[in-house]
Amino acid sequence: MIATLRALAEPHRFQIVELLRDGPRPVGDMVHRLRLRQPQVSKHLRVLSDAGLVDVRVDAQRRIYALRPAPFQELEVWLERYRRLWEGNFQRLDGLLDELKTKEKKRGRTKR
Amino acid sequence: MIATLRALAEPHRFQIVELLRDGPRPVGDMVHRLRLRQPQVSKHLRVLSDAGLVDVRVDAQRRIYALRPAPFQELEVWLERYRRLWEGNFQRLDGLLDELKTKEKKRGRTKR
DNA sequence: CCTATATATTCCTTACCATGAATATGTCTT
DNA sequence: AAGACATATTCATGGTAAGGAATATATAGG
Repeated sequence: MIATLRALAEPHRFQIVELLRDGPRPVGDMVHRLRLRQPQVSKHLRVLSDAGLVDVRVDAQRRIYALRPAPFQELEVWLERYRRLWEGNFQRLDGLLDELKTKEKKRGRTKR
Repeated sequence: MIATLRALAEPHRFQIVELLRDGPRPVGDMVHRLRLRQPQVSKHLRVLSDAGLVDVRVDAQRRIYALRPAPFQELEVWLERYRRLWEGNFQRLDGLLDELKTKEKKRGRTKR
């Protein structure tokens, strides 16, 4: 999860991922679509690959990169646990409970 | 989006966010739950706040931090566009099309 | 008002990482 | 086999950001 986030958090890598969302592409294609230098693109792809975000398929001299679904699925699963933040006022309620308990403890400690 | 990802990509901040998922908490609470030093927690909270991930509510000497739903919603919306990666073989098909078109162009250029 | 408590900020140092330039590797074409 | 093309890797460098220690700020409570 952290690895996925780290990889995505870099603007150029994010752009690369966005490009790949529309389908697999060879490196050169990304190079001139993104106006980056080839070595940097290769290096970013390396990072993305190490993070498991992309897959390579060799096609003669070219390498065709494609997104791997898994990390995105994991991200979505993780995010689901945060849905209740905006579905219902769960958090607010929990916060009140938390606050009350703290005050309780304090009252106990200081023998008020 | 990038700002959100950057903020989440740091392990300690990620932990803080995970903690806050269960509801708002004062700084001190996180300090000893995460076994971090208070200044570092405050600094991470500053980053999270600047990124719009958290909100503060002042309660006497304490600051109660809570997650803001918006960035998480945005993340989810962004992620939705990647669903087709694992729903159906869209990507594979697109990739083939892309590859074919490139070969076509090449054949055209070299007059073979 | 004075002290304790809770949190924020500053300053310094260190480690990491993105970039650029140069070069290496590998594959196609003739 | 040689040159052209596509991609990867290495090395050096600058910037950024996380951590530690010390200190500042603000509030409660006697």
